[in-house]
Amino acid sequence: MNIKEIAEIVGVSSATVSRVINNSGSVKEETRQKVLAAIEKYNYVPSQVARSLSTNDTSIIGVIIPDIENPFFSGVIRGISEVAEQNKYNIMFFGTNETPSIEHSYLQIALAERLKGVIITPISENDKHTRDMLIRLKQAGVPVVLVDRDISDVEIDGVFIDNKAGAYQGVNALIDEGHRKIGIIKGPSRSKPGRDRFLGYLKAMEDGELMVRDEYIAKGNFKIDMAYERTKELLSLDDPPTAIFTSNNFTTIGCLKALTELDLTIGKDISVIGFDEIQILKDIDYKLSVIERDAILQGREAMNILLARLEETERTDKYIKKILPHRIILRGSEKIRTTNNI
Amino acid sequence: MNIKEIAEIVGVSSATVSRVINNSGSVKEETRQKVLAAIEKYNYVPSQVARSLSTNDTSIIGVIIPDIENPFFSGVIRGISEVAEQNKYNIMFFGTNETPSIEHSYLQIALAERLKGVIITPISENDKHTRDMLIRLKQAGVPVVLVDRDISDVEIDGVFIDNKAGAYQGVNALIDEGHRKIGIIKGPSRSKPGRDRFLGYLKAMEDGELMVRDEYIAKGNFKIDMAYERTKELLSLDDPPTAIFTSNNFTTIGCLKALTELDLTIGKDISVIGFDEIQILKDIDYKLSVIERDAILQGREAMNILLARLEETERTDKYIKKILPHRIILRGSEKIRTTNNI
DNA sequence: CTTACAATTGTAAGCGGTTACAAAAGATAA
DNA sequence: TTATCTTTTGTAACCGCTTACAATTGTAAG
Repeated sequence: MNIKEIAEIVGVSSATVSRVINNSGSVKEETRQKVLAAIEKYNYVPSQVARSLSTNDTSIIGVIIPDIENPFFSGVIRGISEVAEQNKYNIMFFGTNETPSIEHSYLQIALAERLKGVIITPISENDKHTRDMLIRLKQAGVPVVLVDRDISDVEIDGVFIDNKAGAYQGVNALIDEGHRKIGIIKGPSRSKPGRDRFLGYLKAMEDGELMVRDEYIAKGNFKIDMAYERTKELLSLDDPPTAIFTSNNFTTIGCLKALTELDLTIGKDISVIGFDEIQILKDIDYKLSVIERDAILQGREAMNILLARLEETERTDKYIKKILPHRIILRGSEKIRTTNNI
Repeated sequence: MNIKEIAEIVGVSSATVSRVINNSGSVKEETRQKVLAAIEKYNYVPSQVARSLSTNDTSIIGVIIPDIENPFFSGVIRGISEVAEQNKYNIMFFGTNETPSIEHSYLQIALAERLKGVIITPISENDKHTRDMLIRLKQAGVPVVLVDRDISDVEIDGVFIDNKAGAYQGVNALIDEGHRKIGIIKGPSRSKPGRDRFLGYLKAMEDGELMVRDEYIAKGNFKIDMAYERTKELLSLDDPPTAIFTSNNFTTIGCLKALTELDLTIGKDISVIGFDEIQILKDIDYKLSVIERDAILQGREAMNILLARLEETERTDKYIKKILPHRIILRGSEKIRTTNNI
């Protein structure tokens, strides 16, 4: 069933049917009713794809995210989708699984699908291909908003937090507790948050006049398994750290898993502060200190920026890097009670 | 930049350009190269929307899910998106947030967007509007696959688990530990899993020759807050239950939150078995007994069924209700050590 | 050098809508 | 009644691609 068939049935032209569908132009009330009746009767649903082609406009925005299983990102998507729903936009979802080639092909698809806008957490800060594609999108008039991970050398809107400051506060809290041997499970250094959080660690160490020891710096990839292994390695050092800073929620979980296995209690045998709140642990009063931020808000804000871009008539050159708040929540895991280790 | 412009630049017809893009028909190698060069040079990306209109075919499948923040559903989406990616399908994501009217409008959009298929976890088992829309989709040749929640009176493929059996096992494990006063935080009864899990509870109680007490049956909605409140209510009864069965992951969390607040330890002061594994608790060796199932697998299987439907030439009438395995994992929280209560 | 057939390319009609413009029909005022 | 303005409706081009069919060119055999 298409518009022409409906038109024929009612005995009008397709232009008239189009008018009643879109509430545009003027249509006699009687005609309108007849058309609506036919649409209803035949369950006619206008093709959005034909419409898109004709108007050269879609209502679909692309959301490109590394890992939907990470609660932070599902929160972001939740925020995006709330605002999108309220504004009649639909979401095309892409999960890159931290794989650059997949990210690239999704960006290509965004171009091909003529998406209205793109919200992306890019895998890497310096991926040339990704950067080029994002520029092409912008040039094609498709606004792009970064979430959580910034990209260098390019003028793109985004919403982030101050990762360096957050990590600094976390590590600093450990130092305040008297720790001098502080390890870190890093995130991937190709990502801005991974690097910035590490920089925050370094800065805090420096300000605390503590030596940064290479063997205390564990390379991670924001994944549970890797953090688990690295933690075990850190603790099997001859002179292991007394405190560990973990770079994101999954890293924290992997770390806690290892500690649990080694029968070490946080806040007692060893100290831990992690980036990202872990909701369930809070609910069961598991005393983990964290750097917390609002994922849903971050998603909402990203979508709001996108909406603003879509509404602006003339392209403003000023681009927005919005920094959302974070806060440190100390629950005791930054402390330590063993006397022989510190 | 469109196909005609490329054609002009190269000095061929748009048909020829189309042929090289699609690797269809035959094109002289020399021509092909010239066309490819122009495409490359001008960064031409064929419009997927024009293509869709022309071929009357898209590669977009709709995924309609209640709550992306629930790890079970993000797992499902992960599974779907993996298989989709491998098969060159894209995902249009819709989060209903358990709101029927939103679900309805999303189904309408699925129709309008001419989606290739739909995977949905419907909010309710008996929503007439939703059922009608799903039937319309099927009639329009759009395969539909249900995930996790079945719908009554309609022949639609789906992948589920045996909720009743799962709940039965859980409650039964509690009974085996000697519990006679077992409460349940129900899920929403409009949903099949909510009802089935409750039925499993009833059956286990019946088989255990235990009295089902109304005040032990707490209505829930699969949300944390509600479960939290209900748990507190259960425990403030004059004769509170000694064990609680919780109907899904969020329900379990809400329950644990209340227990924590009341300073009750599971496996000691009170017993709990919950539906759904909670990964992080497992990692930190928090002894929670659960009914576990594989969310990613469920997503993969749903997408596989959809793919099969899309590939079948003639419409088979046999529809598939796939039941995936679940298993009970006892970690001690089904036990109780207080002597005065049981 | 034809002829016959295969390979290559072009023409033009869709796909299902929207919309500028023109035409027709009504309404109002003189 | 006529002229004028408004409202309603229709015509047809267009959005950017695909594809059936026709036309052209190339090639090998006769």
